[in-house]
Amino acid sequence: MTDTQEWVERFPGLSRLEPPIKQLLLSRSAIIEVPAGVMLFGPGNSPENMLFLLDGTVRVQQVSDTGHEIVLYRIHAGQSCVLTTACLLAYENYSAEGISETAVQAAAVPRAVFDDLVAQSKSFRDFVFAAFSKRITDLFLMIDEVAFQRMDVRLADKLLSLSDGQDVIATTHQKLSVELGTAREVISRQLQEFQRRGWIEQARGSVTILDRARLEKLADHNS
Amino acid sequence: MTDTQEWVERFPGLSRLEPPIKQLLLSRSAIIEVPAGVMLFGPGNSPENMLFLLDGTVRVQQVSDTGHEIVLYRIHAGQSCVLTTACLLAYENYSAEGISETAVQAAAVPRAVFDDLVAQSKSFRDFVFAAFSKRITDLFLMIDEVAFQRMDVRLADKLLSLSDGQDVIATTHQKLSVELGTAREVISRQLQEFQRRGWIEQARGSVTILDRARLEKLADHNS
DNA sequence: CAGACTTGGTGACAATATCACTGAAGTCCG
DNA sequence: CGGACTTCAGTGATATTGTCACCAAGTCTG
Repeated sequence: MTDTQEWVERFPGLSRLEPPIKQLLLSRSAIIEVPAGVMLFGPGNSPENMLFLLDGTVRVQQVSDTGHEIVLYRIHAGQSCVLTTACLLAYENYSAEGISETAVQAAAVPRAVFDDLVAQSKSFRDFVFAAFSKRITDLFLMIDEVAFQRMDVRLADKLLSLSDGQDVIATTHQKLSVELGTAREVISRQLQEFQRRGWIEQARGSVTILDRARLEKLADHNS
Repeated sequence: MTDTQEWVERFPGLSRLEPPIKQLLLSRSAIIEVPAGVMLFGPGNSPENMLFLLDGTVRVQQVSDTGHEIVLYRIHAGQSCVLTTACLLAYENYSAEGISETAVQAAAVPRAVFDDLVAQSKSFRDFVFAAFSKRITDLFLMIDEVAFQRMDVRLADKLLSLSDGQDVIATTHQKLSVELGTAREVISRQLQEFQRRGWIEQARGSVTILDRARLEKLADHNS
C-alpha cells in the first residue's frame, strides 16, 4: 500500500507548488480507494471531484453508436483526470467512460477547491494546462495513427506497451481489438502471422512475447 | 470589415465577464489582420499571443511522418486558439499547423495577460476550460469517425459542412482527401458514385450539390 | 508556344472490415 | 459428474478502402 502522506510530492508537476497551496491541496482532498473494474466516470455518472491518481491505472474508452469500442488513453499514477472530468461536466451526452483497470488509489479534490487552486497558483495553472496540452497532443498522435498506420505496426506497438517489461500478456483477441479499434478477426490473423514468424506464442487468454527486438523493429520502423 | 470596438461582446462565453476584466482584455489586446493562406502557427513557429478570432477561419491540420495529411479541426469567429497555442508552447516537436483559410481578423492577447485573466476571473476560467473540453470531446468524436465510419458517409458529411448553405463548393479531390485523411483516388471514386446517383455534379476544382436531402440522409444515417 | 504543374481518371493489387459460420476450452449448476 | 451455456479463437467469402503506377486533359508561366 502506498504512503499517502504528502502525496503531492509524487506528482512531478505539483511538487514545486508554493507551500500554502500544497497545504490547501493536501487538507482539502480525500484519499479514495477503488477496486479493479469499476466505472469511475461515464455517461450519466460524472463525479464532483477531480482525481489525482496515486496508484493503479484508469482506462478511458469510448463506445460508438455503431457498437464499436476503442480505448482512447490510460491515466497512470502521477497523472490527473482533470480534463476528462471537465469534459463530462461540460457535455452531458458524451460517450467516453473511465474504468479502473487495477485497484486504484486516488486523491479526490472537490471542484470548488480545484477552481481556487487554479486562481491562486501559477504553478498549479501550469500543471493543469500542461495536462490538457499533453492530452490534446496525444489525441493528435492517436488520430494520425488510426488514420494512417498499418495494423501490424499498431498491434506490435500495443503488445509492447501492454507487456510492460513482462513477456506474458494476459489478454484476449477481443480486448486487443478494442485497444486498436478494429475487429477481432483482424487481431487473430495478425497474431497468427506474428506466431508464424516466431515472434510470439499464443494460448487461450494470453500472448507471450518471444522476440521483442523484432516487434520493436516493426513498431518503430514507421513511427 | 468588422467593428472591433467591444469585440468581447461578440464572444458568447466572454460577454458575461466582470466589467474590469473585460476592460483589461480590451486594453491589453491588439487587433491583428492576416490574409488568407498564412501559417499562423506550426512547427518552429509558436506565437507569443493567444488569438481570439473575430472574423474568418483557421484550419488546423497535421502532417504525419509518412507524409499523410489530415485536417483536425477549424477555428471559427467567436472561438479562440488557446489550446493550440498552449500545446505548441508545451511541446516543441509537434506537427500540427494552423493556417488562415480566409482573411482573418483576431484579437491577440499576450501570454502574461492571459495568465492574469485566468487567475482573476472565474468567468474567464470557465470560458477557457469549456474551450478545452469542447476541443477534447470533438477529438474523441473524430477518432470514432476515423476509426469506424464508412468513407461515403464521412464524405457526404464533409461536403455538407463545407457547403455552408451554398451549393457550389470550390475544392479539389486532393483537398477533400486531406479533410478526411484518405487518398485522392478514394475521393474520386466516391464522388463518381455520388454523381452517378445524381446527388452532385463535378467540374474541375468544384463540386455542386444537386440533392442535399439525399446527402443528408446518408450522412445522418449512421451518425 | 514549350515545358512544368495541377487535376482527375483508371486498373491492378494489397490491406482491412464485415459476415457467417465452426469448434474448442472454460464455467456454471443441477 | 454431465450437459447447457458462455467465452475464446479460427476460417472462408466478400466488401470496402488504401496503395501504386500510369495516363490525359486543363492550367500556368517563361
